[in-house]
Amino acid sequence: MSNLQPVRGTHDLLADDCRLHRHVETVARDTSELYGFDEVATPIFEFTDVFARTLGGTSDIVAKEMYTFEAKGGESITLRPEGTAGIARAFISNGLAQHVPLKLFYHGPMFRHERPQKGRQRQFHQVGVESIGSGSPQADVEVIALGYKILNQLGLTKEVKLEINSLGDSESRANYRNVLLEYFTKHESSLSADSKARLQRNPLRILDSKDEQDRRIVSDAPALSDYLNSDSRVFIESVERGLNDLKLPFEKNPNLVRGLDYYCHTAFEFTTISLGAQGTVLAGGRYDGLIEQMGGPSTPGVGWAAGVERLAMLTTNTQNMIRPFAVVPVSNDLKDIAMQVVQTLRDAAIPSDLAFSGNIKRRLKRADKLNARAAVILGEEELKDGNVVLRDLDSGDQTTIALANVAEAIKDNY
RNA sequence: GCGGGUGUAGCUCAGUUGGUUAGAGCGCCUGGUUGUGGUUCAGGAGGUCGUGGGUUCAAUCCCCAUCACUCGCCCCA
Repeated sequence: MSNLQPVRGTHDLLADDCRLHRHVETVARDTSELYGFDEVATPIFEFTDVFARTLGGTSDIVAKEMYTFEAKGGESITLRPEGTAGIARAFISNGLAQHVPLKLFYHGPMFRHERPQKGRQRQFHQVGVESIGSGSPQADVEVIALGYKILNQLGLTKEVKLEINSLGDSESRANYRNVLLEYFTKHESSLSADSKARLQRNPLRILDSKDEQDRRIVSDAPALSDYLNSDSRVFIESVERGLNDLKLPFEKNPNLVRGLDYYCHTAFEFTTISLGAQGTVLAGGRYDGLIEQMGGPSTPGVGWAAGVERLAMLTTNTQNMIRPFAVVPVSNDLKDIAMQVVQTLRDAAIPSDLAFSGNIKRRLKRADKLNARAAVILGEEELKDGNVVLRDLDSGDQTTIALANVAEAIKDNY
């Protein structure tokens, strides 16, 4: 049981993975700032209502995937399964309607009790952005452009494609839902078992079924685009025009739907074929009704979230590790002065390291393993004259320099 | 939640048609005479063969269960 294994669906991020994750996060954060998005952080858990009321009771997330528990005070608490609901709650709690429009970036762990698979864990990490307070299609375009830029910075432009669709406003969607329900009900007997279940909960979901028989039925189904009212149509057309103006390629996918109830109008997904069934890498859409639904002032919004693990798996250009400088005392008698030398280097902001044991051979070997750029070798003879040896570990060249000038010499030469 | 695959040293894997001290490569540690790395040579540490039950004189190998990973479905980032 507690076999010193990590809990199912959780993982330790060791040095290499951690560096890669940090890289993904850093790129996402820096790029978001470039677009004027400020970083915020909301709690990792919220009252269960925050998620239950907003995500939609029909979504699997609410129905069976939330980590919900009763806190000591008796309140029902849930580990956040996604980021948008918490941000919306914070928007209301802090009276941020005063500061609209707001552009926010966030990152952090999310929790979903799903069956683990590659690219799907129970604790996973997301980066995301929310553009709150603007109902303009330009906000949608900006947010998508930002997503593109981040993927581009990560070197994934060739890896992914963008699909978009319009879910319409609530009126269009309700209309369409009825038509669709009628159509699928006529064909109910031919639908897959999964889709029969979806018929009651969320008929839109049948549109992106992978079942072949379902797909045949879907191909003749009424299209959402034919049921958009004029407002909805104008909106999605402006978004498409905006993307074209920025030369951001996309495909229209009339069957693209979103799992969470709060989405309307624009829905978009960046997907890859390299991750098997978990191909969605960055996805989002517009959620004009969300904040009002939570009890706040009617406020439009649009945003997306991206899976850090999935992005990290696609990102091959490993970050260069910083190359430290190794301080190597020739004998153990010099270990104290060696400690002082590393401290001097660190005071000068030079990344440096000192092995605590071993003869010179061992210590150089260790320096090599650290991928050190050069070694500062401390020997009795040189020290008598106040000198040390600086050895370039790539070329093997050695020079003798004054101990007092080590930091400067390193800064000048490397 | 449903169906399939896998599980032997830190890593990648071999192996035993059930038999008493379980192997390789890489990695790790130590040493090759006292001041020099990434090569080489020698030596060494490390495994309750995922875990728990069962069958058997005997199980890492057979059976059952369980856990984890993995592929597809579902869901979604």
